[in-house]
Amino acid sequence: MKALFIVGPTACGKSELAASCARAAGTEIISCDSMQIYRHMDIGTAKTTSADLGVPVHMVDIVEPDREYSAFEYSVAALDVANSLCDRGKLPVFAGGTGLYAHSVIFPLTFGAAKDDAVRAELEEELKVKGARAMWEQLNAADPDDAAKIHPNNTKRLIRALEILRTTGGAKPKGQSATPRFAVKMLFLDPPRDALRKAIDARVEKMFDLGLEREVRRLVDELKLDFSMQSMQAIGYREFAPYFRNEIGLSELKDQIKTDTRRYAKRQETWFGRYPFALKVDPFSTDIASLTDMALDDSGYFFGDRYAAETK
RNA sequence: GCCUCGGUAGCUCAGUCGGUAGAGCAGGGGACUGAAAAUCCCCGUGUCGGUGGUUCGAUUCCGCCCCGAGGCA
Repeated sequence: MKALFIVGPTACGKSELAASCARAAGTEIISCDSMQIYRHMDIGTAKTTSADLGVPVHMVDIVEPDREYSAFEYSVAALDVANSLCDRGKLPVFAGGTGLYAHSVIFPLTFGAAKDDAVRAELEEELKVKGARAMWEQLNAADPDDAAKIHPNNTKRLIRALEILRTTGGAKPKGQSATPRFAVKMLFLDPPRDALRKAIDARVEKMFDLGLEREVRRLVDELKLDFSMQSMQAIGYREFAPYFRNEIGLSELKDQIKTDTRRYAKRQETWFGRYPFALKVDPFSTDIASLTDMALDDSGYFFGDRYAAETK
């Protein structure tokens, strides 16, 4: 089995390229995006659906925005889709910017115990009382290897690690993730910083023109979503909280969204830059037909053993 | 015209009882295994508005000038 990945920062043209590839190869797209999975969040997530692209797009609009979703759930469902495509003799084309989601599909991760809200709440309470340092010491006593990888200030990770510890009674499983589960070809769309910045600014302006404010208002007023929810932490949504409270104006709101998007794009670049098999291309100076040819070309696939050898 | 308060990092500002200065934000780099558009880590030399003076030494004190905000005429 083999699969194609089209990754990169927001606003770099992943969807368009994926659609072009899917059309040319007669296949379907599997989205790798942690926010486009939510229904009713279309404008702010720059969602592209089957109808927009003219090819089937999977893993989009799959849950209601009041639900929490996880990378684990994603990897199971996305892999399922990929397998069924392969069974029909089609090349799975993954496209998206959520690094962990793509990673969880490529590598067989061992996520550890399922989330436990009760334990998590308990740990959060404990964190408030005892402080991060004490919580870290707790982890360090039980699993020094894991503790060494988590900064004491990173309370989110800290709580997850302790959550696994408490629910399973044992240390976090040491996952092996060096070998991809199938042959993978990854096109990393990596535009120059200043060009990407312009594209991001333009995209945000366009979102407002399309009615982003109306969309967010509806999520809050009609769907009763709270800004503390996972879905509402999305860039382009969470920034509305101070705006609705009249603490900032429209231009400040837009600037904040642009800034947050830029910082996110940087993190995405860092994430995808880790893969030695990623093929970097500048999507802004290459036409889509050439990019499509490049993507669909049979070369550039990395197999497990080869990847393992190169990362040594 | 006079008086007062400001002028310090890209932005907002702190500070130096005279020994050439530091926070937040922005920006740059990095990490990432059931929250990942989340979360976290590392990176701070800038004619301290200009110019004279006092001083061993001025961004800091004094004079003048320029710019901004307010007040009085």
